[in-house]
Amino acid sequence: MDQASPSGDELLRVLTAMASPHRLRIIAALAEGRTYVSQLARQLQMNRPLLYMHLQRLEAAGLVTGVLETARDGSSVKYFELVPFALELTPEAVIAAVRSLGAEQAETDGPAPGAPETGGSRRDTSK
Amino acid sequence: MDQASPSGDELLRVLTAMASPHRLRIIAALAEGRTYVSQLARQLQMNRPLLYMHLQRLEAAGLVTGVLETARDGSSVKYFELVPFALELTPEAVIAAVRSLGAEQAETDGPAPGAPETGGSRRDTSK
DNA sequence: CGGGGGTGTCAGTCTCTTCTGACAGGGGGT
DNA sequence: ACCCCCTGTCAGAAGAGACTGACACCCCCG
Repeated sequence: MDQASPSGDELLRVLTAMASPHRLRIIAALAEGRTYVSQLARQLQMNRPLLYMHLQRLEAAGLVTGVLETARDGSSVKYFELVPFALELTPEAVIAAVRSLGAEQAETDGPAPGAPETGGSRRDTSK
Repeated sequence: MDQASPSGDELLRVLTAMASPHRLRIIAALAEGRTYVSQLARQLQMNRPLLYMHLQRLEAAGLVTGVLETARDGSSVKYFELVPFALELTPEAVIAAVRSLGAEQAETDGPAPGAPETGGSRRDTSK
């Protein structure tokens, strides 16, 4: 179910999601089986609200899924589970991703007609 | 040249390096051929010092390399080149990486005897 | 000699993320 | 009743990162 070539924004979301030691640890912990929030908080020794935030970020990136299971005894427990993923990080993948990156995109090689000075190397032409 | 299984910190550095739209764009631009800083700054329409910072980050992650080439006419131009990379992002890779992550690491499943309360959910036990 | 292009670096903002403590609840055992 | 374990959310402090303008210097061409 993994997307072979995610959109630029998609890839970016996944990357920012993984770019954190805490979140990597969460993924690793979750890879060994599903757990619920408080339990995981104890395992990783981190604040629950904090863990919550990280989990949401991971979920937004589609790396984990959380379901609120209401046990037969009525107590609610939110179990988180790892979504198996496998994406290959290569220059080609990046190129493809950049193509569909949010908002405007700079040309690879263009004169950029109306574009003003980009560099800051001018001594003081205008001033 | 690609390391099959980078250390935790290594992977983390690469991930944080890629987790930026600007840096992705830089990689994409650099994938089409080497360029020097000012040139690239014009292409991507960004400030040179800013681009510089991003390039350094990418270089620190080992994704690009920069060489200061002194042309025959004496002018110095710093060319940046993309280092071909290919790393697979999977739960297993993350597990392996977390194992060798900097500093302390939380156990996957331990009672943590002397560990105090982690969550902040207590109503007001102490107060 | 005055542009014009290039590199390198710095101090300062400014915005986003991370992190904490506290609060709101829901439900169950003793 | 009290105590325990769980979820969900929030305001605000603290920190890291992104970004800017200006400055230092180099060399060549007219």
